[in-house]
Amino acid sequence: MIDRTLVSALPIFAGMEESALDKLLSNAVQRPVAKGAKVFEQGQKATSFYLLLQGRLKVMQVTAGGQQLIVRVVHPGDLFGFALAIGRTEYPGTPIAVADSIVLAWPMNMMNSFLERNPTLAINAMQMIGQRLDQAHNRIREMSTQEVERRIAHTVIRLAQEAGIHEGADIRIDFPISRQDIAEMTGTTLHTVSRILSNWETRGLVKGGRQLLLVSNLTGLKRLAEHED
Amino acid sequence: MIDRTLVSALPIFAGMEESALDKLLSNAVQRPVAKGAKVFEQGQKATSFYLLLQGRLKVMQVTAGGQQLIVRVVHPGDLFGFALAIGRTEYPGTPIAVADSIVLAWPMNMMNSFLERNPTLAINAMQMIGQRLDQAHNRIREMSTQEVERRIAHTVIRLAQEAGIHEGADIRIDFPISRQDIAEMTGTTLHTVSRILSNWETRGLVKGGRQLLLVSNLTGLKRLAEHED
DNA sequence: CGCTTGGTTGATGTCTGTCAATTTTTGTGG
DNA sequence: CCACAAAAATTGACAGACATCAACCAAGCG
Repeated sequence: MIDRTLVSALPIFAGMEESALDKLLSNAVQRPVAKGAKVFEQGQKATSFYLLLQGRLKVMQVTAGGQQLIVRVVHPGDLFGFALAIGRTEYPGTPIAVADSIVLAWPMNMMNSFLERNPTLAINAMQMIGQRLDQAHNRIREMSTQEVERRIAHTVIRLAQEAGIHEGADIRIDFPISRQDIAEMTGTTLHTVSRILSNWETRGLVKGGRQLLLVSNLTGLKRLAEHED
Repeated sequence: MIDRTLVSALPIFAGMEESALDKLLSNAVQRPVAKGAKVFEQGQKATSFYLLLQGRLKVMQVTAGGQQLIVRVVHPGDLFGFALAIGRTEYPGTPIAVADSIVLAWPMNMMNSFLERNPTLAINAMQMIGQRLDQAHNRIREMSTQEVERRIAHTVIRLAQEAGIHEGADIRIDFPISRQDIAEMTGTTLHTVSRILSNWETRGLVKGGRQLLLVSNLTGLKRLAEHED
């Protein structure tokens, strides 16, 4: 049995009664996922849905043409793999642990019955998905109106806010992330990402390294991202 | 009072009891929207949410830099303007009627109470938003991996499926749509759209015109959209 | 200490956005 | 009902941002 206090503060469970939350947790299974391992694979029948307790995941998709892209990064406290909630029976992507992680899993068929019995949970879930929709629209807007450099700037800022820890004067992205990863998040190539990050480094905006990214000048980066030059 | 039979078949109300649906409808206000008129404007406080009964809307967004894009096309039976469901207090976009339309409006504050009392409705709403999320992800994938011609092909195919009516051997997009509109849906310029559609016309795939689009060869278009050349 | 993975950087080509000019269609007011 | 203006579409010329191709370097790791 998972301790309620571990999860009761999460937005998705906000406003739920303790007994209901306990009931929910009693049906969850805890599972460690080693760095580099997949939680499930794109195209598999969706049998469970998940909550990330600890660690970090990236959700990948491969297109029919074999190209890869990163749909999103899953942070602790995020739900993922709730295919049925969006009317699908198969998982649309593959979550891969980029750091040693722990996930909570529920059988998918529990979802509907639980949502029906807990309207608060249903509303929370709807809002969470809604926020994701909003983020997706932002990304679409960025991709259709902004050139690569600003898209990368936005992505790096987002990462700094969602997964940044202060390290001296810098903000460090708290998981291993490659140029290729950033390219797959912004819809460009690792070459272009590398060039732009190198340029930023000479300008003192960021510090780079192997699977490493530090933001040195967040406001400068924001100016670059927002400003209509 | 709006007649229940007009809306009871809509997916969003699937599984709802008649009495609950009647109660819901008794709080709705019907409102005609003339072609070219806006239902509400981006940035306004979200006071109502809507259902499109008849006609067609395009939802526009303007970026900080003044660029426009079309977030989506609203077809009869679709909900729109449910900002609160996604945790916002202002409308994120502006719906404009591209044909004379009729909408149903509810006060936004009714939403939560109604969802709490109708778990089925909450689940339906969640799934609907989820499907939209899925569509948004598809669009992101297209934008990051495909060149303009294939993106336009996908968009035209989608329009033909969602708003196409057969007209002889052709499929006609059933509302006035300009090259500019298509450009704003695909993240390109009207010039590029014009060039590509002209080319398609010489190849017998589509027929064009002023605010007009007919698909002559859907399978050919699909081959163009799917095929890895 | 070689191999593998990730990163950098240069050269080149091309897609597609920008600028510009022209035509076609539609709507409106005299 | 015609003339004129406004809106939509077409097409060409040109440039620039990025992808692609290619070679080389650095850093973990067995």
